[in-house]
Amino acid sequence: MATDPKERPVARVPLNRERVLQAAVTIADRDGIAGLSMRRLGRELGVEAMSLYNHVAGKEDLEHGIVEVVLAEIENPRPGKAWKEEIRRTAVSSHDAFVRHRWSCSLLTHGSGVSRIRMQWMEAVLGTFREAGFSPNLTHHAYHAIDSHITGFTLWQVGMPFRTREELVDLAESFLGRIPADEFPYIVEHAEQHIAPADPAEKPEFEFGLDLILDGLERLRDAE
Amino acid sequence: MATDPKERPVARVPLNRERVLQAAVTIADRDGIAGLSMRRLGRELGVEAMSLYNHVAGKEDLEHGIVEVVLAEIENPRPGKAWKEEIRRTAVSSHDAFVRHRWSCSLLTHGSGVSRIRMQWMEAVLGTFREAGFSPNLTHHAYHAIDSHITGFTLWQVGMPFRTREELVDLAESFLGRIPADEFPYIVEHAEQHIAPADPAEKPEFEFGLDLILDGLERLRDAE
DNA sequence: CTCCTCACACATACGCCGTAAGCTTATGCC
DNA sequence: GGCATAAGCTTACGGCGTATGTGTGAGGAG
Repeated sequence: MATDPKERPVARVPLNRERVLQAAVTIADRDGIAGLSMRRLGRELGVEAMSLYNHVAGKEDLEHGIVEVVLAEIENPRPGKAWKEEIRRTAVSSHDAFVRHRWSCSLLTHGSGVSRIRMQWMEAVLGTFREAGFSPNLTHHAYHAIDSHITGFTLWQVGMPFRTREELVDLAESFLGRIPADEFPYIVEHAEQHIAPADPAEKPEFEFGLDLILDGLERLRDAE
Repeated sequence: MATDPKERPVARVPLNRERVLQAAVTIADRDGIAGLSMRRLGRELGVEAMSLYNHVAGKEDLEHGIVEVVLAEIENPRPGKAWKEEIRRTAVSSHDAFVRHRWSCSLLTHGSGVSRIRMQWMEAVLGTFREAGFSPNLTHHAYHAIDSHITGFTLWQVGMPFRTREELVDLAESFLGRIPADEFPYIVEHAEQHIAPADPAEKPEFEFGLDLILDGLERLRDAE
């Protein structure tokens, strides 16, 4: 009845917060955020659900934690460089990270409290504007405009039920077959725009709105 | 043992989908979307949870339903009028409706499938651009830029843990007292911008980004 | 080498949740 | 009055987050 050595195949690797968060990110990426439960996460780690509470304070803390894992993948704007390009870079990088982890953006908007890593990003973005000659007031508005575009566009994108361009075309075509074209002619046209083969010269949709905002901000700064 | 008349105080008002949805909206407005469960909704209506399934197909259908209640509050752009003003009107109206029902915007981004009422809004917005001389391609981008701003800004706003200007000031001041000002000088400045008494001449934050986008779109159209 | 300690994993239990399946009752039509 | 049917109720299942209490194994002290 004594513990058979074979029952302890190897020295047990102790859990820690990082391993817990990494496993949670893996589950959320694979099964969606709704598939992430304390019990499933425990199973994934070969552990009972309650054992996780030694490393995270609860489900909410777990969610904060996995958002921070994603935030750590984002490139911050670098000081001393051209502001427009740096803001563009960090916006695209944010968008990419949120799309890689499709659950993360909505979790970020839900969770209350701003984590340290998010504050570092904010500080870098605000500083980029200020040091490019934007007034405090215009910087304030610029930050919200950029942040809203990243969040809003990304949430639209990850809310769509397709991932590849092929799936998009399939879905859009079946959609076009089902809606009354005489009642919604402009929606039909809009769907066709989505289907149209991407012109390699044209930038991705996300960057269209982004540059619209950046150009507008530049003009406002120059007018100040 | 026969039913005492007093036990049937009045002729029972039968449930219907509209009453169910209205009660659900009331609960979500009062207690947040997390407080809305089939059991609580039944209790609110003096009915067992399972009875609700005679009027909604399930929780998901309930959520679609209450989102549609909110969407019905949004003013669509009117055809034949100045495009900029109409897009502005419907954007502000959307923002207002989503803020009145703070849960609605995130539910809209989550829910798969586009309801008829949403398609009518899309059609009206797309038509406004097209009939103002925007090309199909520019209309496509314009739609996403506007939609992203509405969604992104509103989600930021309803995610903040305050509703009144007073609560904002309290929170921002306690926040300012806690963060290291030497490490995050620009965040401090940003928070001060939020606290600064609103200049009555200045438009609300939401409309700043909105006009930035509208002006940019106008320039792009004129350049086409 | 032995023993103590304590971090950390485990087991059990509670009150929620959505909803499947089956039963009961009230209402409207003949 | 009799009956079909719509719409309510009851019970039950599996899953959830987590409070609480127990067991155990590795590492330091003697």
